Amino acid sequence: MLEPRWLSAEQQRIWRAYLNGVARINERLEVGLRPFGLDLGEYEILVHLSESEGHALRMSDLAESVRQSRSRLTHTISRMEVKNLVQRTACPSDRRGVIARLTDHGYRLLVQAAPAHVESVRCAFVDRVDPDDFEALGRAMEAVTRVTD
Amino acid sequence: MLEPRWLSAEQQRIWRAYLNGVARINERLEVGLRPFGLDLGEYEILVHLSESEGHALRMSDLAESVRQSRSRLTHTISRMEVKNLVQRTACPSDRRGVIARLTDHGYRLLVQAAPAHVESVRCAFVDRVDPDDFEALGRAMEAVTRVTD
DNA sequence: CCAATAAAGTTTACGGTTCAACAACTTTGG
DNA sequence: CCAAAGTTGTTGAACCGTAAACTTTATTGG
Repeated sequence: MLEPRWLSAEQQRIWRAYLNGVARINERLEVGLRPFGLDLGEYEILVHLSESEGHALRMSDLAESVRQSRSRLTHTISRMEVKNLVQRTACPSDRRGVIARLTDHGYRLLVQAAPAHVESVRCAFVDRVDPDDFEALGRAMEAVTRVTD
Repeated sequence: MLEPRWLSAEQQRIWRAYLNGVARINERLEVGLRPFGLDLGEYEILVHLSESEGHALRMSDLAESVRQSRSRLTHTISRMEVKNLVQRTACPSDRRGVIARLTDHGYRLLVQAAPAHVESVRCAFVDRVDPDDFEALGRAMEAVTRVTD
């Protein structure tokens, strides 16, 4: 068994600041979306659909782009279908596939919620942080996401 | 209604990198703790108890330090009590209070899990990021957490 | 001193997420 | 061409978190 490589005091401080910060940001964004009857997961689904051709995506592509499991997406989309935000269609090219499409109502809700949400993002995060630090954070997170598995 | 202050393309890129990065980090940490039968929430409870006098804390203090609602903490601690990681005692100075204390078994599990967890934190996050960017990220997250409500 | 208010913790019900199993279809390679 | 393996999406059950109501005890201010 190798000797554990502990974090330095400084690294630990930053790690804990990260945990606290992420929690705070999330909390504020959820609160900001509540008046629209949405949570962050649903909001992201609306965004990714709205940015796709025909406001539609295959379930598995959508699942990947919003980082939800296929199962979770199935449940979430079912609920959103009940709320008439989204509609399911068979995929023409692959008979296993299902396509989720934004309804007009879903699109209008997104258009309505987006300004408030962006304001939340600014006010909880972007506007609080020094621009240089914000850019560094971006580089850091890109490094985290970069595939090196 | 004020004109919405949209994010610049650059800000949006960073914001999305942040969302992806946080998700990845979380995922990897959860996977790393699974072999010990713990999730991140339980792990943090163990850590905060282990750093307190007598390996014990009042429920409400613990709730605040791990950023869980009192209700959630009640549920989590109940489960951990069943697993014999933690024990509940009445608070001597305030009869409303309840004190959660680490059991020997809970402490030993933490000691056992900690090296693997720290390794996860390094390998999912710290070691992937340029040290200057990591420090900047710390400043950013401290700014996010700073009370300015 | 006491009534009103606040704080601590739990409980319950509900809703969302996870996990494993499954059905339907597609791809692969022998 | 076809059997085996892989993908896609769903299902149902178990599990976990949330929110509101509630109990018990402290605190406050009139």
